[in-house]
Amino acid sequence: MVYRRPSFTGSESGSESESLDSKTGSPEGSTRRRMAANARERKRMQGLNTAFDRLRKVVPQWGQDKQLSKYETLQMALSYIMALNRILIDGQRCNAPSRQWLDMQFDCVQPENYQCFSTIGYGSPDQQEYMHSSFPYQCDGLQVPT
DNA sequence: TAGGCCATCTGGTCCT
DNA sequence: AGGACCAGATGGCCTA
Repeated sequence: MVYRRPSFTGSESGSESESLDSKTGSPEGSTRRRMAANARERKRMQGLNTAFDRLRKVVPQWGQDKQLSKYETLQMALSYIMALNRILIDGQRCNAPSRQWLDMQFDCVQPENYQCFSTIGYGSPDQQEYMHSSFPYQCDGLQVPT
């Protein structure tokens, strides 16, 4: 989604709150630096959004029709990581020798295996319940393994 | 139409 | 000093 705010184009922004340049005293210098800062900020946010897109690609999705919001992407990534971590820990605890067992566990958390939930309403109680039962991550309980 | 989500601008703060 | 990062404000788009 490439949205461009019509009232603020890149070349005209900054002129609204024009102030004098601290060094030269010219409004042009101030405006130029503000515009440069705006451009950098746009670029930075684009980089951030690119990172979000890459994260969405590797995280379980509810369906193809609607992508996760940024907040939901972060929450899902967090829960997904915890689920994978749990699989590894369980595998070690059970001293599982079988490669098959590990493969089976990973199959369960592959994104494509969540497509069956695409019919569930987005953000519905069902979806939320599923979220918590499958990825019962709680922010308060986060412990970073050392 | 209200609410959620988002892009953009902006000023402040921190860092190099 | 200039750039990176952040948070608040603003306003557009979309959906229920």
